[in-house]
Amino acid sequence: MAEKTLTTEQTSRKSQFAVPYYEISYDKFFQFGVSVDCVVFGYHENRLKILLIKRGAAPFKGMWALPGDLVYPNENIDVAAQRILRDLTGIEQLFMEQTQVYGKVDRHPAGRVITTGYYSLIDIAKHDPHASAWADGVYWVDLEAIPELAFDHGEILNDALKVLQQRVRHQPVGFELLPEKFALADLQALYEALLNEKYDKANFRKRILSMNLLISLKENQKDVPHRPARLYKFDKQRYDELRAKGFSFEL
Amino acid sequence: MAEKTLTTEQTSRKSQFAVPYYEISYDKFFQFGVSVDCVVFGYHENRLKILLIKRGAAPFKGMWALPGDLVYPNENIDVAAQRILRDLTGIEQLFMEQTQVYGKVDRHPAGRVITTGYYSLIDIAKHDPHASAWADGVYWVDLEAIPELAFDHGEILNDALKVLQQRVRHQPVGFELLPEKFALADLQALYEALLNEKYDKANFRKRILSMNLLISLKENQKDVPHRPARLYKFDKQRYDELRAKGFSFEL
DNA sequence: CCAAAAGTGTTCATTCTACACCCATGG
DNA sequence: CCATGGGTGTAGAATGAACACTTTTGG
Repeated sequence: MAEKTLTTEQTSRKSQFAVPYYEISYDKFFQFGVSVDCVVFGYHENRLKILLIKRGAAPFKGMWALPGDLVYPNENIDVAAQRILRDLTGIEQLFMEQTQVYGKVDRHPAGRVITTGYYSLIDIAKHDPHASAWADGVYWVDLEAIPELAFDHGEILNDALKVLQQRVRHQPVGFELLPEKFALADLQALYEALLNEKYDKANFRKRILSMNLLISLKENQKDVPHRPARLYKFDKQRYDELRAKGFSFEL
Repeated sequence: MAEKTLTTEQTSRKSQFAVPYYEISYDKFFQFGVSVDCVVFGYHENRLKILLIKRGAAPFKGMWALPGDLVYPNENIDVAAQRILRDLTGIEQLFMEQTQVYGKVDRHPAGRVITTGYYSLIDIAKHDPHASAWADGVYWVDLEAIPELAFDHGEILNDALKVLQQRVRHQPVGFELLPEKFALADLQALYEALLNEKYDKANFRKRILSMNLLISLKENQKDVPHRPARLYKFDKQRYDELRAKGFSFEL
């Protein structure tokens, strides 16, 4: 097995940037396609939703899938991830985080493509997704009603959901899903939807408020048929300060 | 920008598995090299150590680096990760987990190579690493004394350390670093080394033992110049049972 | 004045923290 | 019998769960 002597950092003589370090041909190593697939979570009326596309091209034409695209050889992969979501949602700076890499040989029926899963959280009310060149259509699909997905996208989605549930317990990511100004009951409902649990109202507010991560606005809900709730916003600055001191958000 | 119409799942006509779905050439997308880099943590005499190699080939010849290798076009990436560590340590089934993908365009001086970071935990006493075709040498390096590393390996290492610290709080991964039989004081020292903290002996044992994840062996330490400690082992079976019921390990 | 949800206070149980103390072994 | 670390008990503080209660709005 002569190839065993290759190390990560040796290279192809043919790649775009190639430098011929050795006389052996490394071309065969440089045949991978790289893609990004995005799991975009949105939240609306107490339901967690996912952004799915209807595929407009083979393979799996007509099937539901996650929005994703091949990465250009001269494009950073996190830039590619941002590009995909910008095309779909029009948002420029989006919270996006990797979940993991999917690198099985046979995951793509038409070639060796490894993909990186990203997840993202957005406030549905703020952004109206529009099908671009991408696909026949883009839709918010309720988490409870996810259809069968193309490729290994079902697995990617499940993994992203697990990561989200994990993260939301230990980091204040949940605020990304809410409008900037929200009531404590909204926040509670969001957590209950994300984690499939029920919390006591009084205890929930005490926990959250005791962290001092919310700024109480001098503004209330409007047009509700009951006592209007006080609105809050997330104090990102304070969170960054606290975290620098070793504070860790829990539940 | 005609390329905008490509989707993730369209493909190269030239790749090994190619099927010509379109008349456009996608070859340029299939030029990536894919590699795996491993951050192997070991623990010995209260010190956390990392397995590093001394590079035997350009680029960065003679420099310290993480063990890593290119993935074969017909090889799953997690298999590649296992292969690399098997070559270095001789261990077959190793606990390995992804940290993240590094996909910057210029991260590799000689071509477009995206790499996946993996981290792994092993009991140093159990395995003696040997330099294979890999490198001029393989060494355990104290975490406090990590030299400058080739490529972006410094970043990969730092990220892996953060992931480890995160994981060790919420999942019982720490046991992988200890011998099968260990004393509670060993476990405490491990956690203190991993997290840079100090715990009260009495409270630490109460917390750990109350989880019922340790099996108390009928065996004590030998040849210590003080009262010998009771030895324990991790009850993986019980942990799996508990986790299935929604139990979550904390600290 | 009623419904509905916002918002608060109190009690009791549980868990956490600090610290003092006893125990077993080798030298 | 002493030094060394193993191992345990307890009191008080802090936190968390349950639940009843008051408040404010629209209709």
